[in-house]
Amino acid sequence: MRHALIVAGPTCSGKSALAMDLAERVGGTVINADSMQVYRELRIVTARPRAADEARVPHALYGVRPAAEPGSVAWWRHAALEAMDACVGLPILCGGTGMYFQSLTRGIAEIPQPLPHAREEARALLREIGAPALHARLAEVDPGTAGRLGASDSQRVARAWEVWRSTGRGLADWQDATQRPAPFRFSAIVLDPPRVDLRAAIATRFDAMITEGAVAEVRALLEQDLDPSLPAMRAVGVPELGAYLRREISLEDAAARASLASGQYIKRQATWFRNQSLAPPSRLHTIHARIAGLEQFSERELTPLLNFVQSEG
RNA sequence: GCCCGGGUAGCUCAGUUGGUAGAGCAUGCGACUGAAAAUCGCAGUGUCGGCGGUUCGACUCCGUCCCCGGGCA
Repeated sequence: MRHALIVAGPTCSGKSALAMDLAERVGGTVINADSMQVYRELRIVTARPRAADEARVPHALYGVRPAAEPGSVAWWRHAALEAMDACVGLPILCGGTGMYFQSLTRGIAEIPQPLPHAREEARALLREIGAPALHARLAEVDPGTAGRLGASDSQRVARAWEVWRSTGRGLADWQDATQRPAPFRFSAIVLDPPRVDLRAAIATRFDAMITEGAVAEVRALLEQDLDPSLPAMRAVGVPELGAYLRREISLEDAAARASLASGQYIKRQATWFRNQSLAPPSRLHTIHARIAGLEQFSERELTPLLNFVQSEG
């Protein structure tokens, strides 16, 4: 079985730099495991690797989807497996989306695509009657799934409804079917830096994004006049800079709000990676610091790290 | 200097005829199976500006001082 490396961590922890340096050092391809860096229109605001980075080391799955066409875990898993099979050298999955990694390491239920009208119905019902009422309706037809969901958990309730309406079978039922992990042996490096450090770095980086042209990037996206509920439209920075462009708030306020939103997001990421294991304990390496690149490691630290990456446990 | 208004949780504020306080946001912890940078659950916090007084009992009433707004001089 082939070996694959996961480099996971919260936003701004330095995982991209680490993954790139490792790929260069041991010979590998960096494969995106971030739900927002897949969108073509969002490069600056998602801190996606730039052209020079992609020229230095092979990258995959970055900026491959238009904002108008939302991705999903299932789509990503499929694309990631293809990239892992095709790539030269060690596949290095780098990102911050816990559920994406999980779809590889534990598998995912094989559920048919929801019918478009079922999805629309679910989301319309959410708007019209609200999550608790929709949850109550779900409980009548699919008590198994309803029992697992909080009545206020709007997104999951809507998902359960669309699956029920599309397939006539409950989501819980589908999920209970056997699921297969991806046919790889995974090792994982998890970055878990102190939260205060991350928050400071996030604020600094947002200012840098502005300097680099984030406002123009968001303006171009908004000019497409897309549905604001699309994932790309909700990436941190887009609603905030959108409000700035509409002259509702100042640029400083936009920066403050975006940094706050990122600060809340890194907490959820850290919770995921701390509690949902990506690899067996012997194949898991946690670093409690932000990473700028391999050059920051001393020889004493680097050797075991490279051994860890190159051994297949 | 005088007249108003205000000082209560990290922030914005609520606090009912006096019975030692509470919402939202923030924060912390957690969940997470096809929108996941999403969605949701749980939790804590206070010398109620200081000092004195009245009272069995004061965030609440009285006096005084301090600080912040606004107005008049």
